[in-house]
Amino acid sequence: MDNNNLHNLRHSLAHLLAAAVLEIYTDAKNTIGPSIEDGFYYDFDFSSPISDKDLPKIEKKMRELLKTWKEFQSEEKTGEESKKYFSDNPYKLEIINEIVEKGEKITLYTCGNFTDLCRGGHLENPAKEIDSGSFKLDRIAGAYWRGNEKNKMLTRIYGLAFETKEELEAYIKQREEAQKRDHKKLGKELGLFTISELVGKGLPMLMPKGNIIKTELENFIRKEKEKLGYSFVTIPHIARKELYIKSGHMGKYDAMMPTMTDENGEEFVMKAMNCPHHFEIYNAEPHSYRDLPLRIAENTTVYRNEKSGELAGLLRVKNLTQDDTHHFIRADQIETEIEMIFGLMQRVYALFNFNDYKVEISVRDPKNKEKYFGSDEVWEKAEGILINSAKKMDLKYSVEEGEAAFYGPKIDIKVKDSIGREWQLTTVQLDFNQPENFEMDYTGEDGKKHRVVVLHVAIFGSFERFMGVLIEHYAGAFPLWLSPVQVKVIPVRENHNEYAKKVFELLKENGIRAELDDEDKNLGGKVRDAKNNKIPYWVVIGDKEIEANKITLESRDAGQLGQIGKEELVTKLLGEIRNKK
RNA sequence: GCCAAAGUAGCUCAGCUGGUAGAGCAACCCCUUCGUAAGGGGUAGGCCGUGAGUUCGAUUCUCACCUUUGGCUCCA
Repeated sequence: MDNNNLHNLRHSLAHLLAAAVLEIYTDAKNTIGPSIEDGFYYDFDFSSPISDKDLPKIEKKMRELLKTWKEFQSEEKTGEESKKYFSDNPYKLEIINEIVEKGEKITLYTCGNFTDLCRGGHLENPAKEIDSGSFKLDRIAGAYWRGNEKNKMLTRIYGLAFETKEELEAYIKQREEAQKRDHKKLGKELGLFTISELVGKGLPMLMPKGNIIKTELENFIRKEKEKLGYSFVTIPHIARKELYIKSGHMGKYDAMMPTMTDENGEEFVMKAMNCPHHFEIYNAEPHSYRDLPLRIAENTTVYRNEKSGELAGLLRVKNLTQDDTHHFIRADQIETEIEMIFGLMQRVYALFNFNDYKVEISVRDPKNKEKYFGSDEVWEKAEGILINSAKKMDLKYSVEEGEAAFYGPKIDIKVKDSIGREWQLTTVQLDFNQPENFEMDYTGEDGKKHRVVVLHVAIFGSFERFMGVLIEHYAGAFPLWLSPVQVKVIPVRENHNEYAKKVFELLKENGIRAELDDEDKNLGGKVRDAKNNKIPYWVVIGDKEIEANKITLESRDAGQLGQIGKEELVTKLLGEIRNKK
């Protein structure tokens, strides 16, 4: 069965779902129901709410009806005829009107006793072609009519569907496996972060082990950026509201920025972005063309009010620490600067073995130009530059209309989490407009003032989000250099504790993150703890090791490595840490 | 924000149709001194998410709120 057939199978099941629902809930209104990545869904307007407890009975009805679904028949109808047919279904009427407006054909598809407005794409004989064990109603969710939150909320029923029962079962199993690497679950098990109800939702706190990972990431990206000539700064986390009025953020993102008023009635805003502060740093002194590119960087936290229903562990939060940079450059430096940034990005991704990411170039929505600052000419030029750079670097990319920032187009990198949701990491935004708002100039070779061009760049995006993605990417088994505990020292019996402690202290002195497990437990239990905590190395110390004045080294990934000397151990670990193994 | 589900010990969970709660792991104490994924025994640990209501009596039923999880792009 090819992709098209799988699509037809899923789409046919969407019809079957609608038929089953309408049989059981006679006053429900069916709206739309496409096939999706792992199955299908259908949106309904129910007169009274249903819950996932109702799914089994709907599923049963589907299997019952399936036996009678022997043929899909299509019929072309006029607008009037079809409106008459769907006269009590306002959703279908709305769709029919749109089709009429576009001047397209209207077709009705019938199978069994169920007829639906549809453009086609079904199996010829569902009863024969669908294995009744190969689909399963999965979950229920709210979904706005046409995805617009101003519209009525409908009830969406999701189903999973594959060609065979075996494929369905394999998919469900794989999904369960993926959920085991959920960063929220692992974050708790490994003691990386916590969210307190009292502190507030969407405000995760990093515990000591999680903070080690964040610190390592921060140090790493700082060093990489310093090598490329970035200058690091520190800015306050609040600012007068006027700053954000000048930048244009206030008025567009008011709801997103927490505000406070001081005793004199002056309004302050918690920063939801760092650009205006960095612009004021740029403007604090005059610049020559010789100074450019000037790259201002900071790992700093921003605060954003998110819709409460959208918060998710570390991936979507109210406080996020960005590896933010602003590049102040001349117009003739744009392309080389972007190439440099992508070079950095690719080195970083390679280090983490991130091979599976998507590049999206976000441009203006051509139908809603008034949402953006700046002239058509500037926008077209900026968008063209980004697309050219992507082409030049041989990146596979897609163009997303309407996803640009209000001040300019951008390139975003997205990765998937363990259950397939996409999250933005790196962002590169080209900005010709904020330099105007903030009158950011440099003196050119000609002695005259020129406007700078600004690039807003974050490689990791947010450290919290990047950590969340990394936890799932590694399933909690971090490479040595990122591991909160790099090596565990395990004495076999109590009378080996003293020697073990010496080894432990030697490791600490050398800056290696070690733990000593001198508890009254048997060796099996201690090894089990080390493995459960996904610690990359542990050393075992017993009579044999003390006699040889060595240690036995074992690795999470490579198993038994045999006896080696203490100094040799330190040299080996330090070498691997330095090489970011 | 909206739709749905969930919230019982630090963690994972049990608790039938209302009679104020139990297990395993973790913690602590004692015994054990052990060579690669749990040695044995004991102790302590709970406002059953919060607040109201029904009831002689609520972890259990009703309502509200809080928090968590999944969904709200994929167009008949």
